Amino acid sequence: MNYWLVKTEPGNYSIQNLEKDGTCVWDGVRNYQARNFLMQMKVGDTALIYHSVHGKEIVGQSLITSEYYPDPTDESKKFMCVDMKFISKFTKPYSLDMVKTNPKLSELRLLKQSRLSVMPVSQSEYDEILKHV
DNA sequence: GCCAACGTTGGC
DNA sequence: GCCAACGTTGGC
Repeated sequence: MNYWLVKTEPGNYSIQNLEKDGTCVWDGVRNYQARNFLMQMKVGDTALIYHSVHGKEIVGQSLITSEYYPDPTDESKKFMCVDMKFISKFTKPYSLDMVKTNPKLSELRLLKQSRLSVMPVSQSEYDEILKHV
């Protein structure tokens, strides 16, 4: 069981969209490091959903429901996607500012690699975030 | 294989 | 809207 954080621009696809859809294909990743993390995802893992640009907060979580497979939106056939299912939308989103000021979250890759869109999160970090949402 | 040029992301 | 950071592309 592993924990992840995935980023999305809510103008493109938001937690509200995922809540309404129930499930989605997490496609569109076009970065090798992010792809490599996607390829490590297993069915049953959970992912925090982060709204970048407009929001800058962790807004909910999803359940990974498939292993990786070729991203149908990628004509080069180099990139992968996974399926995921809505779990919850947080009543109190966990903001980027809260991440920055919480010493327990100082190692989150979100802070160090601001452009990485799929990243692993440790269980203790995941639990720390869930305590406050 | 290096690296300059370029494009994109995302915080501010 | 700006721009720093960073990933990718392509000429050499």
